[in-house]
Amino acid sequence: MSAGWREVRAELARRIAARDWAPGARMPNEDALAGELGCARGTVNRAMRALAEEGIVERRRRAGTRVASVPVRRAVMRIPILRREIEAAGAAPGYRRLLREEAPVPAEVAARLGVPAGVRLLRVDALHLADGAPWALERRWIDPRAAPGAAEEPFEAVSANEWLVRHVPLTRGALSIGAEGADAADAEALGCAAGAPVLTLRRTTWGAAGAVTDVRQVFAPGHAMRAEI
Amino acid sequence: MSAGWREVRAELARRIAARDWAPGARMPNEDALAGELGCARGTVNRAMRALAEEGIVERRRRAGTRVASVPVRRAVMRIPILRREIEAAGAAPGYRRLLREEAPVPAEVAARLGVPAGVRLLRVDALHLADGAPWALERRWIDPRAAPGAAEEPFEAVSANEWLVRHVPLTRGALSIGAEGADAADAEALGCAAGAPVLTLRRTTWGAAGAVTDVRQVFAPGHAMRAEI
DNA sequence: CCCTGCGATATGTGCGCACATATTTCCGGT
DNA sequence: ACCGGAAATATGTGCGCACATATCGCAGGG
Repeated sequence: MSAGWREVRAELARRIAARDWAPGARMPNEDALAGELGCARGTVNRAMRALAEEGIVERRRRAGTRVASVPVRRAVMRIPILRREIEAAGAAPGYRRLLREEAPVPAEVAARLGVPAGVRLLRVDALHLADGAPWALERRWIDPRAAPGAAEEPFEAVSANEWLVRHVPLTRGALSIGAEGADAADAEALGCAAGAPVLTLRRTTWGAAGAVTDVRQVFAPGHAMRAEI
Repeated sequence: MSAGWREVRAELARRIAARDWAPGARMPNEDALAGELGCARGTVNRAMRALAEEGIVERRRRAGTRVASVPVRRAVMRIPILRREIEAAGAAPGYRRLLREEAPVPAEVAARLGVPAGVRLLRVDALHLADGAPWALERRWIDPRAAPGAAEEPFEAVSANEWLVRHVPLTRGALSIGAEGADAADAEALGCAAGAPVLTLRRTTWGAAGAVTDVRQVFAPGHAMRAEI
């Protein structure tokens, strides 16, 4: 009868799909299901936890497990460093640092990083290339106080992202993906028309010592991000 | 000494951050860590599994566990039905079905759905509104053979997505996010200028009986998708 | 020298038990 | 009727054991 938590999960998912338990309804408890399915409670627990992670059911102690009334699909998006992404696309990655300077942060970036506006941080602009063609332009601000060693790093050979990921333990990040018209600098770097619709990704990353970096990446026109559900 | 898998996970994450084990290096096996940390192997297993899900370590049977040499950040993006997303933004959701017809699928969509080009499927266009203002336009194709009941549903009151999520067990999905210039239909529906940069989301969803639906959602200019890492 | 098969090893998973923890429910006191 | 606390209950988690499974590496045969 029993045969692994994946099978239990599949059976429970099947019953939910078949409306054996209506959305919002409470499911039998772990003991009951274990008895019925002929496996240990731990196995049912594992299966239920998996369903909960997928957003198919909602669990609360003592309150039991309910079928989610409106399942929220969670898409997992892999965000590799750009070099890897370019390699994965079958192209030869290239990297060109365009700018490295210490400058006062704009208010908008300061707000995201949680530092006083106008404080002087490290700014690194760079272009990522695929087979020599522009792939993405990034404008990055780094707080050297939260990224020890960054102040001495030229970021000429390795991209800032790659350097940070290897040298600074990062704990948390927030990102937002939007569509913008390429501004003059974007257009020149990416070799497209000004105003062309481009995918932009803004990411702020924190380490143990607070916000480490804020970056705006602009991808060449036509680029799309993919994910699986 | 022992105190839960979360603590074990935190301790392992700390050591990785501190470079106790270099990126790419092999970590001690579960038995050894369990002995050292004074807990059961199962607890170490749980902690390691969590780290693996986060992309911090890579695990393979027999080969052991290694610190990821280039940690791949996985962003988990919640993709609620649009109505929920609009509610979460603090606006009153609205929905207007624009079109419902049976028509031959374009080749591009047919390819994604894995059906012969030109087969007649159900097409549903709709506009989602937030406080009465256009939020997103969706153009959807539904294969009624994989979505029993869809052929009889008018999709006038409930959005196709919401209906599908409630009535068809969906197993798998693929999505891609890009930036495009609004075409004439987009511009009219969203009330923006033609050519304005808009975020577009294409999603194909499969159920047990094959591809169920393919949708292109175009968001009003300025919209951004957010995620946490 | 190469190829194959077998054993060793690390992770994957199940089981039964126990206790922890969060909530709900209910009962008794005011 | 209201309120507070105790009891019941469902999930969360740990432990120790066992066996399953994948795969690395070595030994032996061709």
